[in-house]
Amino acid sequence: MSDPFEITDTPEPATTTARHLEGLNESQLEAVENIDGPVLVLAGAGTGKTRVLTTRLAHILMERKARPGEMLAVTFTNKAAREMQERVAGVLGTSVEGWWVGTFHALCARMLRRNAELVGLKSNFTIIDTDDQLRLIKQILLEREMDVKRNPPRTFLFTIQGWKDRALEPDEVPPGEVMDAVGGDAIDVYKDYQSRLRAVNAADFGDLLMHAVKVLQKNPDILAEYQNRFRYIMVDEYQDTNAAQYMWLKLLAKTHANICCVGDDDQSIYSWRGADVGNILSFEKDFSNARIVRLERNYRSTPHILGAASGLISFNEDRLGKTLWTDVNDGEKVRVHGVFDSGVEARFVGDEIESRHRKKENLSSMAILVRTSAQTREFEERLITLGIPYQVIGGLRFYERKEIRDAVAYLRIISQPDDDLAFERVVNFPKRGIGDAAMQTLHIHARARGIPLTAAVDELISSDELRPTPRKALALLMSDFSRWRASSLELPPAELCNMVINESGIIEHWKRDKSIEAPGRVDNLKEMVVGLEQFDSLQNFLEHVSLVMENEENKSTDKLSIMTLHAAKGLEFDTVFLPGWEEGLFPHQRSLDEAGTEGLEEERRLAYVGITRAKKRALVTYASRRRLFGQWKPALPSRFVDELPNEHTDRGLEDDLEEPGGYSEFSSPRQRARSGQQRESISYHQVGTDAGDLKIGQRVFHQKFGYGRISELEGDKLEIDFEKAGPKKVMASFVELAE
DNA sequence: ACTTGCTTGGTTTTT
DNA sequence: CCAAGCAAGT
Repeated sequence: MSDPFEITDTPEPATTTARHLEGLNESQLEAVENIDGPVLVLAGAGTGKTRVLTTRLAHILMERKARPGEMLAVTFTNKAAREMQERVAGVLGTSVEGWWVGTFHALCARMLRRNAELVGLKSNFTIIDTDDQLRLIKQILLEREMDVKRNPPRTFLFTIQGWKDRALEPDEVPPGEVMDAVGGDAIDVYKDYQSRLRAVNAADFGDLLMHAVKVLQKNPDILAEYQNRFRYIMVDEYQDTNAAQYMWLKLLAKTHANICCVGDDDQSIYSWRGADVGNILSFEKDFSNARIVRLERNYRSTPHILGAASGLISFNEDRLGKTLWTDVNDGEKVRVHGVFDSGVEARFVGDEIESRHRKKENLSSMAILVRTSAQTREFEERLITLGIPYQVIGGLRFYERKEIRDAVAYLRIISQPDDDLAFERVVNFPKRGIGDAAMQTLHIHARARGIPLTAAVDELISSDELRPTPRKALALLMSDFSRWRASSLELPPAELCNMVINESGIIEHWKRDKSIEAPGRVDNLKEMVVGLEQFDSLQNFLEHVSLVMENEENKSTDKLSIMTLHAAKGLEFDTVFLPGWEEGLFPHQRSLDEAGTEGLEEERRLAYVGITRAKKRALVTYASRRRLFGQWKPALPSRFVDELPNEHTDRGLEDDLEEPGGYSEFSSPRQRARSGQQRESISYHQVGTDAGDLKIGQRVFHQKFGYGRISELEGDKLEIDFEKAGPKKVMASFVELAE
């Protein structure tokens, strides 16, 4: 990573004057050209927000108002950051390496590494994730002999996170809040938590922001340096910023006040995570005579989609108000369709997708957007049966997988021996006979001496406080670590990692494991080694893993996407399916219970985000009963269904929702006409299977997974290689013979 | 030290 | 209904 204070030369201006401004509409131009003074851009969905931001950045450079190192462009997600980097690089034809373009967290981390000692950390501090956070808090609760049952670590984490989102250190928490939080215990846990983090030289995500703010607040010289440096500041997805991020921005923008924030209050859907839409309103107060620019011309959707979305969102009281328009004509109305239950819904949507696909519409241009991730399952099962390739976006990310986290933990200790959390994770993985008893001894010693666990091991290894088995195992492990640490200075990170996963026994462990997912885990580890090749230092890789790493989906094959509405923000599809529009599910009951009208309005914004993802068509469905925790519950259509304006919706004929039993998918003539394929599967599952007929190689049919052959047979448990769904373990009673 | 059966509770999720 | 996390068994 190049030195952040190194200022790259300004690229030459484009030969044609203002070529980068071509094709911008009037409001976009206003947002791009007014670079001096505070600007708030209210950018509706699909109005070219990213284009404005990147063009503005390019414009500042071309006008020679600032050099690259004097600009700060902040986004919320890595995806947005990457997009901005790529597009700026594209417009200017230069690399943006080393520029201050990135996520809040990445940029704060970058600042913090330069001044870590000011907040009690070393510059090579580890960035920990939620998993580590929870384990740390749990340890603290146990140490304090608190009831982990009554008040789970999550509760404390949530409270602490809330304070960090507002950049409140333990001694800054307002007295009024101290007692409220878990009976006054939270503040003590917070104190312990912060000192434990410092002891293991680690920061959590909230710390990156909070510490960065504190460094600026408490060190006028550093603050002045940054304030002078950043002549122009740009912020994306401004509606999602939390208090700490806003403080950081305000501090940095103080001197030049050339700050441009782009956001859409109607798309604020992360308040439950500390985001504060109020920051949009505060902007005008904190930056006097701020220019407000509205981007309302939509380039994405048809008038009916915009009309439906606008009508819906107009039910929100608390908004700044924008009216999206387009000069595109016609298009399809938003379809609204009621079905009997979630199973029928899945079939209905599945059939729709299949028929669109048959008409040559790419699967990748369609998406199913659900409110809760639990809803994805029924659709997955249906798509597997239909043989439609799909991907669920936002499941486990690569680095969240167990095997990857284990390997990364090894690398963390190599890079930073004080990292107790990583040490605990790997000390007995793979199994080497170090159990609770040994760890207890280590903890006691480490705490008494105020040293990290690895240091405690060093001290105890020659004493007789440890039993022989763990003592030998620890000695071996420690010698491994010092050997790897020595290698880390010479070998490239990829080779080091390869060495570690082999010599530690991780690879062997998974090779020996007979479970279905084990081979995949070995593959993932190998993939990780390959991925490591692009890093020149272990440090850089670890930073990447904690801050930037995302799942790279193979885009090569044409796949349908299933994801939550939250995950869909910022994306667009020709066809969008919006299932589960029922009271209680969407709007979600919990939002209503916990946040009342505000909760409802946020849910409505979520619905707005959902509809505005569609370029050409949207299909809303609701079911009259849905399974909740295993039980069928009756459901009413969501109020959002009623709020969609009639002139933009096509409500079709409602199916006979009252019909009992599982056959209602054939209840309407429309459906009956197109159902050909399912009639078969209905007759199939009426047939019982005689266990005597089951043998290896037998071809069978399964309701969820389709056809496959039995590869293993154990009592009434079968392992079946499904043609579409791959190998799965299923009960014999769920399959029918097929031939 | 590791494996088995039971209780419990179960939005949204990025960094 | 189903997965995860914990207490008691070998």
